[in-house]
Amino acid sequence: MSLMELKEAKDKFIHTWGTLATQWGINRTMAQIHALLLLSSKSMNADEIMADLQISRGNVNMNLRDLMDWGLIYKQLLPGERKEYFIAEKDIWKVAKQIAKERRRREIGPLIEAMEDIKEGIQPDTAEKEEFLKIVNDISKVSVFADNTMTSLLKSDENWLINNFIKIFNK
Amino acid sequence: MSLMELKEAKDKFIHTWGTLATQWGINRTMAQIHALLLLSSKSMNADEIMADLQISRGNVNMNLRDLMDWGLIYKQLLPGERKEYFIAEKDIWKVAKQIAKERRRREIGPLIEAMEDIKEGIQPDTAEKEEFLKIVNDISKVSVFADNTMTSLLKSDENWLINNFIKIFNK
DNA sequence: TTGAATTTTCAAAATATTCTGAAAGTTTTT
DNA sequence: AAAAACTTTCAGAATATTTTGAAAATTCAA
Repeated sequence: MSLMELKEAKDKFIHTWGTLATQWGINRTMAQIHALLLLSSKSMNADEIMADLQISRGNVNMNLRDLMDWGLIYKQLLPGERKEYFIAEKDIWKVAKQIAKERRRREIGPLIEAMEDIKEGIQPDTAEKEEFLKIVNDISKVSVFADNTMTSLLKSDENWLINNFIKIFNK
Repeated sequence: MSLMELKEAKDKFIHTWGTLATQWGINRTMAQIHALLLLSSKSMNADEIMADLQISRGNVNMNLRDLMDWGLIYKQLLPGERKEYFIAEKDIWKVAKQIAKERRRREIGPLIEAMEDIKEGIQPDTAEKEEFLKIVNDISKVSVFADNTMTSLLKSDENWLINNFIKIFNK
C-alpha cells in the first residue's frame, strides 16, 4: 500500500540519518529529531516529537536547543497556541552551509588557538626545540589554511546565491 | 630549565591533541599515540608507547592499526630487531590531506549511498512522495557536491586554493 | 620441530555519554 | 494572586565506547 511505503521510507530516512550522525560526531537523537522535522511539512511541538520518536521530554528539550544552536531549526510561535513549535530549515544548501560553518568553528578554531598557545613559551634556541616548533607551526599553518578555505567556500557560495537570485529576479 | 620546558610543551601538545580529537570524533588514545609519534624523531615500538602514555598493550596495538588504516603512521622493520617500530608521517600537509581523504570516505560516502538506497523504492506518484523525494534528492546533490569539492581540493596541485596555501606555507 | 619473542584478540571492567522523569522554574490565563 | 500550561534542569539510570590484560595466535631462530 502506497501510504505505508512512504511511511516506511521516512522511518528509514530518520533511522539512517541518526546512524550516520553518530559516525560523524553528532548525537543520534539530535539527528533523528532533525530528520523528523526535515520531513514534516508542519512545525511540531515537543509532545509530538516525544510521541513520534518515543523519547523523553528532557531529551527532546535538550536536543531541540542544540539544533537551534546549530542553526538547523527555528522556533515558531503559532497564534493562539501556548506550546512552542519547531520547524527545520528546508533549504538543504543552507543546511549544509550551516553544518560546515559550525564544524569549522568547533573543530578548527580550538586547534588554531591551542597551537598558538603552545608556541608561546618556547624559544627556538636548540635544534630539538626548533624541530618541535616546526611541527606546531606547520599545524598552525594548515589549520589557518583550512579555516580560510572553508570561509572562502562559504563566501563564494553567497556570491553564487546572490548571482542566481539576481538572475531569477530579473527574469 | 630548558629541557624540562620542552618536555612540558610536548606533553601539553600530546594532551591537547587528544582532547581536541574527541571533539571531532576521533578517539583520544589514537590521537595521543599519533601526537607522540609526530614528535618523536625516532620510530617507536609498542612497549615504548605503552610506557610513555601509560596504557595497555591491547590499546596500543588496536590504535596503531587504526592509525595505519588512516594512513597517518607507517610500520618500520628495523634490521636485527624482532619488534615492530612505528613512525608518523611528518609532512603535515600530507597528514591533513590524509585526514580529509579519510573523513570524506567515512562521512560523505555512506551518506550518498544511503540516499540512493532510500530513493530506490519510491515512485513520485503523489505530492507527498514528491516532497519527500525532493529532500532526499537535495541531500544527494549536496553530498555529491561536497564529495567533488573535497576531491578537487585534494587532487590538483595547480588548484588556486592550493596555490594560495603554498604561498602562505612557504612564507 | 620446539620454544621464546612478539603481536593480536576478546571478554570483562572501567569510563564516558546519553537519556529519563520528576521536580523546579517560567509564562500565561483566569 | 493562584492555578494551569508549558519549559528547563539535573541527579541517577541506562547505554555505548574505550581500555585492560591474560590467553591465543603468529613469527622467527635455533
